[in-house]
Amino acid sequence: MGIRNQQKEKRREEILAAGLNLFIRKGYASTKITDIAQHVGMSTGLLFHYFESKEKLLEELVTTSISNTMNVFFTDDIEPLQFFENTAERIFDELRNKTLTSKMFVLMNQILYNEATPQSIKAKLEDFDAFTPSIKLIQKGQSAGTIREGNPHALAVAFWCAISSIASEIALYPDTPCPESVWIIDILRKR
Amino acid sequence: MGIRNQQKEKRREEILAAGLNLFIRKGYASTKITDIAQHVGMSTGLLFHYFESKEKLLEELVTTSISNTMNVFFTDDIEPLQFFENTAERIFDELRNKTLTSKMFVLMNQILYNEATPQSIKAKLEDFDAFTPSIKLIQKGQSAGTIREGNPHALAVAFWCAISSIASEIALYPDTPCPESVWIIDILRKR
DNA sequence: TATAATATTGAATATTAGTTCATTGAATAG
DNA sequence: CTATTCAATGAACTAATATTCAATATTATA
Repeated sequence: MGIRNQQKEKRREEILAAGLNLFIRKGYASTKITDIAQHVGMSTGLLFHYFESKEKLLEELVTTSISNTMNVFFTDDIEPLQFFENTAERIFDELRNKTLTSKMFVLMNQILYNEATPQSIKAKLEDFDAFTPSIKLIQKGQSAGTIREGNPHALAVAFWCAISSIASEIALYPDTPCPESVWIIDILRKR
Repeated sequence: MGIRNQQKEKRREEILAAGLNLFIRKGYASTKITDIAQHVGMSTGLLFHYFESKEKLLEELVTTSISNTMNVFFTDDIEPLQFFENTAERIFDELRNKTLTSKMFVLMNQILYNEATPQSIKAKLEDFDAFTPSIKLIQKGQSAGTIREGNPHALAVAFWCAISSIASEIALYPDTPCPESVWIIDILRKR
């Protein structure tokens, strides 16, 4: 790759970063392409030299960036409650270290919870559905006696809603003190 | 009040209801005034006979409707953990009964977490700040030994993020099974 | 019924913001 | 050194959408 392509790649990442920051703070619809260009320090027109549209920019954030940061691995060979402990701890670690992950949570939630975002983009997030596999794991943990009784779907909702909303809070207000993962795990843990 | 004023009031409420539903599903910015009018079954122009602007419509949702639904009472004369139990249970009750409350949670969060919403509107929500009084209560509960140790601010964040994100989930997907309030209380409860 | 007030419409207007493009300047390859 | 390609600009274009308004229909009241 020539020096020019490196430059181009770097510039693209700057745009992606600025876009992500504005999207999560103002929402996709309220973020002006002019805003993004200004934050990167380029003219509006130039932005279209790098991304063919505002929507494509969002799409790349979703496809590339989310796949890089949002890998929650579901495996069969681990005790269910232990899995949720590990997952929560790993996510909270990233929140404390202020990696991209927390910002990605905000973006994901914005997309998933907004009917206005094009179906094509939502579809890209299907791979990251945490509910379905969580429900099965919760049932397993209930049988094993480590996870409390109750509707497994509702338990999954409680757990993941808590996790993702805390992630959003930290992403948007980095000074907020980060809760401990063990507190959240107690939503699931059987006494 | 004459029959015409009653009609007018009723019409306004229809618009408010349609606006609320669309705002929480598509977000304020992506909701077109035409959409709202169409949902109510009136022409676009007529909507401006009832509300002088899209922003004023939002403002009224915030001022009038939220004050009617979002009353969390903080009092000194109750055991802290008990207060959180009561509050959570009351909120979850309303979620199960699908009152307006859950929708208001979504709207409040959208406003509070979105830099693009005008300061004038955000200011209207200051009265509903739950964090500040919660932190004090949590400290009290920690002294009394009913609430677990840890940063009180972080505990308040964990509790309220969980509550409000679950409320959002239920509001947007009414078929989602509602978690139990006792699960969420275990975020705070000392073992 | 007549008159005034209000409700309603839909087309016209204004504004905002996404996108295009002709042009200029800089870098690179031959 | 020169030609070609790419980076960059900002003004022009366009589409979308909030808002206005003149005209019309409906309703209330005297």
